[in-house]
Amino acid sequence: MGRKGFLGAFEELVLLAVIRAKGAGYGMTIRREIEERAGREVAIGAVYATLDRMEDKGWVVSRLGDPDPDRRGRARRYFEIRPAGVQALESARRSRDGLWDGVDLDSAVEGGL
Amino acid sequence: MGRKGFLGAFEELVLLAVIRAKGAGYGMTIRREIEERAGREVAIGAVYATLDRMEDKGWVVSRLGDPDPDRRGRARRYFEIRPAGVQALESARRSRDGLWDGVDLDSAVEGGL
DNA sequence: CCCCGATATTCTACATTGTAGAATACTCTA
DNA sequence: TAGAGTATTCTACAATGTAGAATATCGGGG
Repeated sequence: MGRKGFLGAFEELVLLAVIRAKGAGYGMTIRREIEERAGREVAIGAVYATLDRMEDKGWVVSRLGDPDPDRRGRARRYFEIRPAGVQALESARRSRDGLWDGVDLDSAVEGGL
Repeated sequence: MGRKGFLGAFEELVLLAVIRAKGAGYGMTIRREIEERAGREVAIGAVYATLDRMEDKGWVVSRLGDPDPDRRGRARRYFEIRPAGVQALESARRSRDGLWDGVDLDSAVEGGL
């Protein structure tokens, strides 16, 4: 999407899930949070791809967690929001709100109720 | 994006501009509405491409206006929202709201104020 | 009648974002 | 050292977003 770097719809969901987790979120939990709150299934690959791209843009940062002795499996990569990510969210929301303002979906289709 | 057909960020803006115009909106005015309300520049090609794709999906319909004697130039193509378009908007908003719920951007970056 | 300015849409090409699932990595336990 | 469990990375492709040039129409003036 060109050079402007606007926030995409799915990027917004991922970013919000990262914020909600307050720094304790990693791929799997971020996916779960989106599935529960947005009520839709999410491919894990989609989450990581989006996270990687947003890290490239400076919207989030990740740090590798140290291996937890009490837990099996590969180390987690935790994600945290950055100021630029917050700005992207604010900007996207503002733009959208300007168009939603005053819109009533119930009467949107040919003046229908 | 895939087979699920979720609403994209720009699609949402265009759809809202179509609703706002109440059937009297066409390419140029839809573009202007987005620019004014969202506060960002929009390429006219982006508007038509999005409109065409949404018509394919059944979210909007277009009709060709009859040539107005008082006006120069090519005939306008007017756009109107359809029920499926309203549903797409509702669904996108619901999913997003579920993740926005309770989020405070001011304290999003490492507990900062 | 033809050209020009004014309007508006269509076309073409490409960049970015979204999706999906298989492949791979790491850790602990037996 | 094989297996189960947990998590990330990789690969490929589809859909959306962007940009601007090209084209179509109509009315007025010469």
